[in-house]
Amino acid sequence: MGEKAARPLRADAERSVRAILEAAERVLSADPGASMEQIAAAAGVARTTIHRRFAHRQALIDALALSAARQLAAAVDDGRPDTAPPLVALHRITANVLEVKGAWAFALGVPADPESEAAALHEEIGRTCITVLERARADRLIAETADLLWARRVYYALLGETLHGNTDDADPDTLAARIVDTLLHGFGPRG
Amino acid sequence: MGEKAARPLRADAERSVRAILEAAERVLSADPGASMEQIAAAAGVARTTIHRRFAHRQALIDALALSAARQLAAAVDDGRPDTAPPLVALHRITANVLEVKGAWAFALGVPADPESEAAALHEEIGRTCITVLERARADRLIAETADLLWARRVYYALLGETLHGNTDDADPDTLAARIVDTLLHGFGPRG
DNA sequence: CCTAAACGCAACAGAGTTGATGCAGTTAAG
DNA sequence: CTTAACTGCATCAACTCTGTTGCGTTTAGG
Repeated sequence: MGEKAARPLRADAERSVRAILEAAERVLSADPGASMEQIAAAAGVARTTIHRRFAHRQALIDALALSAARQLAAAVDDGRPDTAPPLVALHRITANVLEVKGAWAFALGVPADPESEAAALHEEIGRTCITVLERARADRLIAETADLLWARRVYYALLGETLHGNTDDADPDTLAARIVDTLLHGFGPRG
Repeated sequence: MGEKAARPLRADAERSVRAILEAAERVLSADPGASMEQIAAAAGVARTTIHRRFAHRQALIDALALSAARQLAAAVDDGRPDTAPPLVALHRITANVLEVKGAWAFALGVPADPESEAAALHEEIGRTCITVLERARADRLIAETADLLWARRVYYALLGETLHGNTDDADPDTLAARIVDTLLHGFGPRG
């Protein structure tokens, strides 16, 4: 389910596909309504070349969303959500996700077709996130009474907000530390 | 600066303008690239009528953004940010803003021209927000060491996140309470 | 080296959007 | 009541975007 293994693309063709996807991310994140022409120009490619690989505009966007979802899933997995100590996992995952989400902001914001592989990946990532929060709660890092679904939404929002005002230190680890700290303690005085 | 007081519109014309602005919010929040035709249909008005009041598409969007910014500013002011006890002001402002932002999500998300009156309003709102946070800090509700600029961004993000998953209780006061609580304490165990 | 894949370029039709105009009918307001 | 404002409707030109096709050229890969 997903990509057809039809014929392995020639090396130069594969490079073109990558260039197109990366250009699409750049252009569409600046203007979601940008034309195929603009994307092609940014990719250093003729517009017809895009249509050769992606029949419809939507097909390009779907491919973009899928590619980004896979990278995000890999970033989460790299944080060892099931085995590392919860606080360590939380920090690593946060730093990883910040990098991926910074590079693929548009692609990850596309409303995914519920049937798509991308949607399935996002669902699994969401479940993994809850798992980490549960493990953190078991370690008394999170209150017993906390609403984990709300906690996850807040966590997502903190990630998104951190990426918007990007004139920061830009060190992913520093930013991740701030996110985790805010998530766990808020801004009240420490007791 | 802002609206021309040229001629007071006739009563029915003013109703049309309102209908157009409200329809534009509905339609554009669902699809930012929607056509004038769709907006006109949603407003129960001919497309040419829109063009009579708003020369360009951009003029309509600007007017929409300005209208929403004014309502938002009024919502903040209604919370008595300078005089009410910080916690009360924070709660009231949050509940007010939730309602306004829920009704004008698209209009408030439009990137405002730095020269525009809307941008000035948003800046002033931002300053007011910092003021409330400072007063909260003076009352020991917020840690001395807290970064208020980051706190404000988190506050904005919590507002936005609360509005996305709108299948909630929908009671603004309950939602506001959760936002303020999360902002001040996060999800860690209470001391 | 040789073939098939891949590319750029040019051109095309079809659809959709924008903004403007003229006109005839309706409605608010003095 | 009378006028001026307002509206709907039909129509127009100009533009943009999409998706497709054909052709000559370049390039990867066996």
